[in-house]
Amino acid sequence: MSPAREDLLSIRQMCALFDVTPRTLRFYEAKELLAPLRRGTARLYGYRDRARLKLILRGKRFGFSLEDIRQLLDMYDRNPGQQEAQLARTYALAAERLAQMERQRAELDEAIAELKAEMDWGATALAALRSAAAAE
Amino acid sequence: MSPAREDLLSIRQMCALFDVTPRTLRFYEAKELLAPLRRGTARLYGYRDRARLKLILRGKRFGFSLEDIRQLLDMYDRNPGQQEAQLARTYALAAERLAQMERQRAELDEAIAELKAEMDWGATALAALRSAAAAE
DNA sequence: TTGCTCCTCACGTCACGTGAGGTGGC
DNA sequence: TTGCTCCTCACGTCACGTGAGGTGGC
Repeated sequence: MSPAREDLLSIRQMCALFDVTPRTLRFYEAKELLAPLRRGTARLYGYRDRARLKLILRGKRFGFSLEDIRQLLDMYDRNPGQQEAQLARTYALAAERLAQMERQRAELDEAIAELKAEMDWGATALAALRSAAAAE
Repeated sequence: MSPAREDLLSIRQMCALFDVTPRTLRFYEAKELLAPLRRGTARLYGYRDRARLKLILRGKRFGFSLEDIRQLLDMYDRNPGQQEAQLARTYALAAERLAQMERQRAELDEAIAELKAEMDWGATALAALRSAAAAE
């Protein structure tokens, strides 16, 4: 059910396809990440918009800010030469992000272990309170 | 170097002790999570404030919102009886949070794997571009 | 008098959510 | 005419950051 390359999608269709809200698509447009066509005032999203949105959502999963994403997209967009320099720059940014994500995972792992320990403690305390109440 | 129980700390001392900014402490106060004494207009943080802040920062690591934390703190604060019911309630909230944190970790793991795969791809492409350039 | 630390507004940030109020084409 | 979908403001949210401008005690 994915649209053909030349299809133009309404905002609702885009939302269904990418699981986002209309507000999100308008927001990305205001931030100059998307630039759909217009029929009157209504937005029409083409192949290019779909490709960009796919990249935007990928970037977000990696934890890039919308501003970072905009700059990356613009870089590839504006000068179609310089493949090597662009790729190297992207790679460096990705490496930074990866390091941050791994730090974040370490923190999350610690927090999970800590919370589990607290919960074990709480379960024990709760059992003690309950058996004390039952013994009355 | 931890303060004695009866010590009263200035806002700067609190910041150093807990690694937070003055803005953060004032913000928590505005949200009714802390209630330091005043000497004139200056804030003085006592043992109770330090204990609460410790719990607040713990709660944040677990991903609770400040509003959630405020409610938990108030619950334990306002009715010193009902230990069992309070503990059970806290346990249930913790279990919910734990589940969310584990979902979050799964997403993070996936994103990390995805980004690594992209980077491998990029490294290969970059090497190809460079050897092509060298061959000219 | 000069610094230092403290204070209170109050606007800015990030990525949207959420109405309010209005238009266009079937 | 009635719905439906679309639109544009514009304020709200969350957890603070960041000046601006001013006070108090050593």
